[in-house]
Amino acid sequence: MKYYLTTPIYYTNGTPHIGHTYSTMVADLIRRLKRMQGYDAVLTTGTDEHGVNVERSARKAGKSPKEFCDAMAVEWRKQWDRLGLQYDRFVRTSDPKHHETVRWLFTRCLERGYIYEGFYTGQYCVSDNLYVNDAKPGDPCPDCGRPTETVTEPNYFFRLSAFRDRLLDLYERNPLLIQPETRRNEVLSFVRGELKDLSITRTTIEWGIPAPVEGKHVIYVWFDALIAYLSAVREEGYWPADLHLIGKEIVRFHAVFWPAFLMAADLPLPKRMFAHGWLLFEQDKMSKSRGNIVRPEPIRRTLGADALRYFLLREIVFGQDGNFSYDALVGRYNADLANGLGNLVSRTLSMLQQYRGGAIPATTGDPEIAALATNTIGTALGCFENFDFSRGLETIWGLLSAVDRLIVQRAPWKLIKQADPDSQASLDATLYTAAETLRVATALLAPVMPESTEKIWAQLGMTALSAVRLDQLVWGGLPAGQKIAGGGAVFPRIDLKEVLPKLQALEAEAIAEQSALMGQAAPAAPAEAAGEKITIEDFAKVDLRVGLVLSAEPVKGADKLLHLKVDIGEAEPRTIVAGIAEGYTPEQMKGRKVAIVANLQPRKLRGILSNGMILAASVGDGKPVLVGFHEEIEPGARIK
RNA sequence: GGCGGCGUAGCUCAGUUGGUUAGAGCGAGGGUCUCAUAAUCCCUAGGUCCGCGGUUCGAGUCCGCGCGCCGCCA
Repeated sequence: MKYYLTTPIYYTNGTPHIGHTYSTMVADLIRRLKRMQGYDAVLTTGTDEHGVNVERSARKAGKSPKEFCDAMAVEWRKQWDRLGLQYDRFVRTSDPKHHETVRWLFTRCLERGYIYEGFYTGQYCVSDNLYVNDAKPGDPCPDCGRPTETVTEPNYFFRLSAFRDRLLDLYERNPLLIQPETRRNEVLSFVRGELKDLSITRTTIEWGIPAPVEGKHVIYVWFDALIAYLSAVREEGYWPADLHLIGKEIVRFHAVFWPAFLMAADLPLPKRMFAHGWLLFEQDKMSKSRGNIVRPEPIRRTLGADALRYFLLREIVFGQDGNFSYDALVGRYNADLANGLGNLVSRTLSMLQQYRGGAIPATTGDPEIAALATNTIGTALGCFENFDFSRGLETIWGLLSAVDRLIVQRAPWKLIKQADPDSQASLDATLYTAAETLRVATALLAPVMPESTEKIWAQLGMTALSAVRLDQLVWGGLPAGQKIAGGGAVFPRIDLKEVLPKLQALEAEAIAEQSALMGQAAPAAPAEAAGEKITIEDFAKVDLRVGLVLSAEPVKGADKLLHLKVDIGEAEPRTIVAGIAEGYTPEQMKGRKVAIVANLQPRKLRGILSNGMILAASVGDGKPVLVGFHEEIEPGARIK
């Protein structure tokens, strides 16, 4: 039985961060799971390389788009390999084979009357590769806020409007096609409205797939990219996909456009797609501008890839947004992996070694735990099948903790001192129960934590974990007399205070690497690196001044920003855009004395050049509290 | 503005078709054992289940209104 699944085809405008890693880790997990259930599971990932953004980034890096993408593709593969993420096909949208498939599919749609020629004039967001409906010239993109560009060009259009009923019918017949439910509802309400035809070619770009028509038409990046799922396996019989794993921001492309393209070409449709949520960093959206993008490599090098996998799957309900923080990551690690699973392994192996010479006793184990384990196998696999990973893991930990309880109850360290046969039998049963539970749990966890489970498996004296068939996993498989191998702690406890500086140093390294690849200067390391001391000279570089707010007004389209004019004793008042609107109204700001960083590099915010920064404390809920003065003070006075 | 979702212990969340004293994990406090990674195990949470009104013998669980968050669309 084949099982074909895909990750998104990642846009190569940067290197992988933890969000991309999340998608790919889950895909890797499902691939491993399906293989351990006897499926011929094939995973496609890859890079989406066309479009204006890549063209621009390449130029900035002083490379041709092709050279730039070659380097990027190498980088993406390298990162996945380092993280132990396995895939079967890595498709690049610049591959000739992919080009051929796209042109073939385009032609099929054209011949069947679903692509036609027309003219398009509208607002286009270069950054998102999206047309903005009903926008006027100069309007900002509703997604990213950057200004849209007016485009008029001859285009080929895809007749999306013709598929409304067929799509609704498709959703109706396949309730599990789009998951989770909330995404499905969004899609339904979108399609129930009016579907407009899609412009699917450009004449203004160079870097893309030439459309198989007269003239200089290049195929629109989304039409191109989706087809990568097909072109990766076209001749091999794996299509249609059993599962597209995607992020919630690309649901529409996958749930509406993609099936329509395939129907237009009369090709089989994907069976299921699951949209996961976003990872927030300590409640905030991760973004380049906030500088809070978390990268996987520092985590891998400190806690290991498995710790990250476990955390993401256990802590976050798959499909919902989730919070990422180092605190939570280390907390989970210590509580569940070190104190939980890891400790149970050590105490079990140690007792087997000391009390039974390292051999598995010949017995059957505790019937209650055996029943619970049998139950757990079914429940956990059922949860995994429904992508309910957090609950599946919770169930497995329920079993582990039952064994911890059993051990305390039976107290093997007391039984060993009793010579009577009952005590000895009880000791055997307890040790067997613990070891057999570990065998079962380790097998179930193998897809989730491939590296660590391999170690535990070996410590239990077994081999070939990945060959275990989970669909045949039953209690009692541990052979009597098997010699355990033992070994060191699989999940040593971690002290957040020790690890955090390491993580931050590695973060800085990762950012520098990414910048080098992108051909950009590395951003200055943030001065706030925890606990790091600065010299008085460092501090003297900051020109802090007293400022008097002359005027304040809201910034259109930004609910956190205020546009201020501030007198700091210079000839002209400074223009400063400050993110304090959640804590202060414009009225409250007028006439107020504030502390200003006067020599900060000017920066454009929402189209306004901000020349300086206002100091404010930021507390848990994010509302700013301004630094102020209790005594009279003249604007322009230096603060030091 | 339209549609949809959410608001439960300090934190993250469960709460089935409305039914006895509203639950779990983590954190915190106390205790215990010693096989184990200062781990395990046991005890401890008195929470207006966002607010108000309604249906009902009975509502966190259904209905209406309001407040606050969020998503999709316009």
